Amino acid sequence: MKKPVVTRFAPSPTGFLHIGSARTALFNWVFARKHEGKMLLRIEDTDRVRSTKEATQALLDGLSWLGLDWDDEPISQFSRAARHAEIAHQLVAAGKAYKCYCSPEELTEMRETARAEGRPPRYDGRWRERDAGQAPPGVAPVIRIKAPQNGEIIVSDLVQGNVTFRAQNLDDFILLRSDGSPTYLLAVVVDDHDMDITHVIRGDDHLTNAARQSLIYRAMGWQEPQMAHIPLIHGPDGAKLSKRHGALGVDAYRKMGYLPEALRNYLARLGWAHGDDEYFTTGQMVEWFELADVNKGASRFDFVKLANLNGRHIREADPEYLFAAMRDLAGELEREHDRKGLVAHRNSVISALPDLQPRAKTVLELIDLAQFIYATRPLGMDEKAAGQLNEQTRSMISDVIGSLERIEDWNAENINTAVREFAGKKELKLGKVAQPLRAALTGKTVSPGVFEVMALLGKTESLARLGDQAL
RNA sequence: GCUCCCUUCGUCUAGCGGUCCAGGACGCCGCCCUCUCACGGCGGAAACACGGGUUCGAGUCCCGUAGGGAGCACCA
Repeated sequence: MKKPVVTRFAPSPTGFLHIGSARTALFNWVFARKHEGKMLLRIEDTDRVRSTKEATQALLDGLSWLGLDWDDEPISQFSRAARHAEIAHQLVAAGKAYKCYCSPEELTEMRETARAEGRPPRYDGRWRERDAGQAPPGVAPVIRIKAPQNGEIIVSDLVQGNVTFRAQNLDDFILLRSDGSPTYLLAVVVDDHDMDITHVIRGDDHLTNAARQSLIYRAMGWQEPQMAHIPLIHGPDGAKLSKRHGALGVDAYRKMGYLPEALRNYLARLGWAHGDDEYFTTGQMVEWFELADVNKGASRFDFVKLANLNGRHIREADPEYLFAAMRDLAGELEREHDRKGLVAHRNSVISALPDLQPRAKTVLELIDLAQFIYATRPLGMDEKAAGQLNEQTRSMISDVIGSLERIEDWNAENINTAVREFAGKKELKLGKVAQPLRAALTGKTVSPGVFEVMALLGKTESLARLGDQAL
């Protein structure tokens, strides 16, 4: 019987869920779901200064919004410090690790001479075989692993393939600091082991750590989990993702009006492909996902493509769902006028949405497009709309009102017929009539079809808005 | 500097030795639809980093060069 898959997402609480971490979380989640396993959450909160309760909560909120749920209770790495230390001491007792009494000054000196001689800066193992009896008085030691001095360490990685490191390039790194706290390398291994993690899926910035961590597994005689180091995301200029390009928290994407399903879709497409499929649901993603199909190279973050994908998800989305997203976003952005307008005209907005959806790439744009519905008379005109209205078009509007008033069954089709008849009689192209009407009805030059707009607004409101601009 | 990884249109990618004068998507350009803007449809420009091998045959395998990235802490 195969062991059930257990993955983990192990972020440090920096105050928000970074977009790159979000993708790592997504891959862990998809993989676990695909194999009907678990995704555990471990908060790497050993840095006590940064690890506030709020920062952790922000992380959980980000995951929840993205729709990535986790199994069991999140584990605090810090809370396991005693267990980490226990393992370090066990390793010393077993002769697989040792105490080192070097002072920070000695280490700095070691690094500097190594660098000067063109060697990699690494610890020279001077306490490796020395007796503890020679320890200088009053110095608290660190515990270092006794790393093999020759041979190869092969990290067999589901994404990167077999990556070989020469043992001589790895030094006796520290497991336990002189204050008794564990280093990251130790903590991760012990936690992953204790949590029964079967697959470690993380950013490839950890690839060299994998070799070091492998040493700890060996020393303990523990079975190593499967490794999968996924490539990082770069900014549009190919450099590391920075604040300037897209290294934002997922909350920032929410505020820009992206849908979580679109973000999942886009993030998955960055470095992973299933043939030529570009647009897919999360269910398909779970069905199709294979670590073997993850690319090795980093990819650049492209907002334009994200927007395109978001537009497609908006087009396919259910109006009720989108309405909720619009209302919530208006609330979050403290756009009270929009929030109230949306809520007050809920039904009109929902029935207008099928006309709005193909025109929007973000939820923000959806809100802007819906504004004409709850705009109050007399409507404000944007610059271009104002340009549509002059003496001539205003008097035309009053003529149109006459034709429209006679419509008994107020629907788009009848309005269409009436306006076309009017244009025909006046020998005007439809556009010459429709554009000024649009301006008067919506205050903008861009909107769904004017007939649909009038049908949506109702006869009374439509005629009143037209009347406001008529001469 | 050292270690490791990467390199197909501007970008994301398909390609797993012949079916590739390299396919899709975004973006861009043109046309169509059309009351505006979108959506949609049709068409177009646009790439195997370079140099050596291996092979009957290389985008696909190997080596080198160049370029890019990541990692080298008593950080995580």
